[in-house]
Amino acid sequence: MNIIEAKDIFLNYVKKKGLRHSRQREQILDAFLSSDKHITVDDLHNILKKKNPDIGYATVHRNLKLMCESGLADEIKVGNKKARYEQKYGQEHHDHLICLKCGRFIEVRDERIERLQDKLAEANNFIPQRHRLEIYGLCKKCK
Amino acid sequence: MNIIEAKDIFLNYVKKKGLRHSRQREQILDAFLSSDKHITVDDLHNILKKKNPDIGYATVHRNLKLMCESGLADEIKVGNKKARYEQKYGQEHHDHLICLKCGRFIEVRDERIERLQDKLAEANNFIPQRHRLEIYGLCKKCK
DNA sequence: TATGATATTGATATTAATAATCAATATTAA
DNA sequence: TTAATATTGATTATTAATATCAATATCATA
Repeated sequence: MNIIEAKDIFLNYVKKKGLRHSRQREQILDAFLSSDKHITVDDLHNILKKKNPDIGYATVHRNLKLMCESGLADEIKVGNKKARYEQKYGQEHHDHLICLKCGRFIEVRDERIERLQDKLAEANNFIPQRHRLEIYGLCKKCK
Repeated sequence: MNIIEAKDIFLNYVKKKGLRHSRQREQILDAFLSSDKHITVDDLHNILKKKNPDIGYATVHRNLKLMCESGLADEIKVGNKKARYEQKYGQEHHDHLICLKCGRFIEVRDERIERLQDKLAEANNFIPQRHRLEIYGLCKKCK
């Protein structure tokens, strides 16, 4: 994945919507794009505070939402836990194996499942837009 | 599905855990078992208040959680919306098509997807315990 | 470059869902 | 019948997400 390209996508989206550029916006974008997977607003806020102690939680939250809107990020909500965000641009859609013991997210993808899901929707006269498949269990470290 | 049988499962679970029987517990159980699919705590509370105006929200909430524990009910959380509960005992596992416009839940099941999911987990050295597949889009009425 | 319209920020308040608390009461085993 | 304790229902606390708002920053245009 090309970070420059991803940044352009977002900055163009911002401009197209008549929104503005800001120092914080760029810092949050950079930090997110070089972050690990499945990060919470808190995680990202903590990383950012090291470089810019004045940056606010609300600003990080708002900009993560905006990144989701732009197609750059994806939100994952599990139960009543804090939302987590992962990079989406240039990544293929994938599902998650979620370990009930250590909480680890493992990304997986199966073409056949993807195809069968579309067929399943179609068979029910349903137009699928997106889906979410999560398999809960024990990862190899915890089993 | 046999309601008597389902009731027994729950009442035995309650006894086995050293918990007690109560009028409210039984009323909530009965109301849940004769309720429609995908009901919220509020929905069930409102139904129950008609028969017993004194029954409290917290009691309904607690007992729905207990029914989940006993294997009788299943909780469905979508985003930050209110949790919904559906009957699980005697029902086959199924997935959901969720309409983004009208909010309808359509229950679906595909054996091939079920099998492929298990294989996918296995291939990742992961022991699956349960899964959740939700396909979001537009139902036939809304498309 | 200066200006003015307005988007952004950061602190805080609000909302909403869920779960915890607790005194009064109900249940149950002995 | 009694004693131990689980349950109830009203209320409060907790948590995460989002809205609010005054101060400030951005940026198109004069």
